[in-house]
Amino acid sequence: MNYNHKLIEKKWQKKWEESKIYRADDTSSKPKYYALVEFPYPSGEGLHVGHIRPYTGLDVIARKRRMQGFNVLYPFGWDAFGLPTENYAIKTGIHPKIITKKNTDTFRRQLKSLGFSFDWDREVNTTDPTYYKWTQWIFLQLYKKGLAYKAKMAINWCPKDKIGLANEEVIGGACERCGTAVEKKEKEQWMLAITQYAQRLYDDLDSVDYIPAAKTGQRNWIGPSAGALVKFPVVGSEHCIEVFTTRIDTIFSGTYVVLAPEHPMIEDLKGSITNWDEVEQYCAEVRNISDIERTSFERPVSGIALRGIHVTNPATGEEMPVWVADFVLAHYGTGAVFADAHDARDFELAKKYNIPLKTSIVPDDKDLAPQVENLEVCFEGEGILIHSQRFDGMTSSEARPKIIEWLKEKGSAEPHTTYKLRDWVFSRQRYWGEPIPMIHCDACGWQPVSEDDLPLELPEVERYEPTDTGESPLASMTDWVNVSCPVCGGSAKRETDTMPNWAGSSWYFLRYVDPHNANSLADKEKLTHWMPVDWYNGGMEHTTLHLLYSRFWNKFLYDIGVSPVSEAYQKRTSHGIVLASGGEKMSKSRGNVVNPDTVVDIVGADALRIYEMFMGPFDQAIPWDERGLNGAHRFLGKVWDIAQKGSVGRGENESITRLLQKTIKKVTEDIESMSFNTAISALMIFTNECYKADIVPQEAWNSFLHILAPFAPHMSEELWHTQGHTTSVHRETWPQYDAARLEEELVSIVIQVNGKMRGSFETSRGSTKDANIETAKRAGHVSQYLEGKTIVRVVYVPDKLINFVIK
RNA sequence: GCCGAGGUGGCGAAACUGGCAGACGCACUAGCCUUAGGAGCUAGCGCCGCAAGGCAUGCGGGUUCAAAUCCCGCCCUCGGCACCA
Repeated sequence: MNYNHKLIEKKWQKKWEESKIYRADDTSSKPKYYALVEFPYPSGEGLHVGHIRPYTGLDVIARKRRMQGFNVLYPFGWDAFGLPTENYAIKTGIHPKIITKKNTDTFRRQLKSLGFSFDWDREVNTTDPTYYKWTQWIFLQLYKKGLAYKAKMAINWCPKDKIGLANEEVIGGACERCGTAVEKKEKEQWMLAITQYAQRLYDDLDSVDYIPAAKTGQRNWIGPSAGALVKFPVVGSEHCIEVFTTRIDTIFSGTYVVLAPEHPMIEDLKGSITNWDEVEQYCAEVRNISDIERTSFERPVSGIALRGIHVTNPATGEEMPVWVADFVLAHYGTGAVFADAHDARDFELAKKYNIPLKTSIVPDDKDLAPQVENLEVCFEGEGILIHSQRFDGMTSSEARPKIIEWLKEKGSAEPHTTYKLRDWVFSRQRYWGEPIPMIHCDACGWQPVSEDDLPLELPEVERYEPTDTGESPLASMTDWVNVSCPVCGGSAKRETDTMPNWAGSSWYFLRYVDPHNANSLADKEKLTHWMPVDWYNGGMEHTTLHLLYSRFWNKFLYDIGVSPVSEAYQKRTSHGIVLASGGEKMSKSRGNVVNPDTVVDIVGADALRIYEMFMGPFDQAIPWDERGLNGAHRFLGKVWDIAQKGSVGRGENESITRLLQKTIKKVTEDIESMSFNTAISALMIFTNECYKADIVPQEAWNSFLHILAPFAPHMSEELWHTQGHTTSVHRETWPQYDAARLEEELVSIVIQVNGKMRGSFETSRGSTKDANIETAKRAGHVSQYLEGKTIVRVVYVPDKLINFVIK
């Protein structure tokens, strides 16, 4: 093989770039196709071989679509705000802008050396003020529609470093930097009311084509549960404790109410609580435990009574005590539950503290029912109602709507759906993010920055650390912070928190459509032309947050007439990550990251692309194997050698032509299901046959170069031109296969005896059953197995299999 | 803990609606060849066995003429869990 990948790959990359053959055309009359990969965070380590897998996968699809006659948009950009750059800036004092520029330059150079068919004219960068102008603009629209609001939320706080920490920076409950135990600190934060879109985000999943894991991921994350809100009046007070329940059928056994330690009612009732000191201490202790720990079943339940407080059960009219317990979460439902013998934790808590219990549901199981009634076991399932007045004898599901209706008439309950999904905490006390364009005036409250003043640019600061008070470094920029109120003109202050990294990535797919537009986020006509994204591929780790956030923003933009579609992504797939050779994660700290530059240098971009696609199923995590690259390299070498041998174009070859049909079919279909590994396997089989053959028909070879082109764009382009062509192979039409030529005339029939394979024979397709059974009985060793036995039954599958069942 | 994905040779894997387990590739072995190269060619390659044959798809049951594939129970690995991106 004398294929000089260095020379040839560079040559074509230059030609493709000059002729802009991968440019997406906004005005084309061809059908459009929008293929999207998740834009990367340009980390300081540069591109690694794991990035390349998804980009190559969708590059193959984008290239195939172009050959199938589509006008393809396959863009790229940078999600460049974020913690690592900021932390690096804190350490070195170098401005994040400079670090980002350096990192994106490296990434871009590396990506270009791999021959991806991105339209580089549409590159976007979330940290570019001309980009984040629109991120801020979207925030203002959300604010105007009442979907952005301030609320007190707990942040992780390191009391020694005096800074707020991301969850990632908290290792085992301690600060990553200094090891000090992390505390929770209440802070006013901007929130986005994604829960208002919960039902639509849930329902509209029916209209899109996502891999099942992504759909269930989203559904579970949104987590709707239908139930009722029930009011429990506090005895001797105006207050009512509102409880959310999905099990209203158990209301008659409710014997106490449990509040989350954060529940505001506790403070409201302070005056009537006789054991306040104990209560306060318990609540304080719980606040520093994570939700996961609090709700863990392995953890013993704990709680404390609010002495002096009673509420009335609206169904029974009985008075009930009120407790506080850590397993009740403030942000789920109403932060309060009514407790009974039909919930394991309620049951456990009651047993532990001798709170009275009652049953109202018995299982349809004669042995179990008495144990449940005697409170020996906790029964959480559905069953038959008892001790429930007029609802006795009904099943749980029958009773639920009837009880809600009955309580509703009394003004004590109403149907309600609640969600696991919580509103989105949108503030970060950090420098390297989009400034939140809001101004606070003591007289007028929060006021939005005028849209004419966008972008509100990040000012230069000297230090990038958050301040001692936990505010972002912007807080020390008094010139920037102190402004006049846009309403009254009085003195006011800017919001100094910035947006989370998720902001910029929640709408970038819209900006690619019209990346240089200075007057709007993107031109409506262009958006209508390109949206929705036809195929979006990304990591499974983004299934819940990024995917949901961006769907939410798009839906909101749809509602205000900006986005033309209510669902951003028509199809969503996922890739598996590339692991290091040992099977562990690739990471800088482990020192096992493979840099694609070395690989491209030694075997070339095409071989790397082929290997990445061949290494295993696209959606599965695969360990990197240096030696596997040799196989890809060798395969391409063989392709090259065939072209040099002189066998191409020397005449006809029926078996090669027939194999080509099979190969085209396999590759065409496998690309669609992202079975790139088996597509390449088919290309290898075809190559091996051509290598052995004395004659490879010209037409077959041309078609082969076409279906190889998406995987190995450089070599196929070079070989295409060696055949005398002057236009790009990537502008050729994707070959069709001839279905009539696929079916082989001869079929191999498998002979089984009692289900075990004992032989086989060849016969013509569609041959008759009786003759085949006779042939099978005599074939090879089969007769031995049948000798002296009785054939009880013969299973016959035409053109495939004969199974003799013997005794 | 909850949710999701997965478990097949020495390794990565393949196997369409249940129908020849291991395609394709890596590694390895033997031989050949050579402008000694991250070369190439030919053959072999699940395990046990000289063979006949037997055993094999995480483990234990089941359904079926036939199970990697369907059903029940269990074990293990990986990903996510809301301020990493």
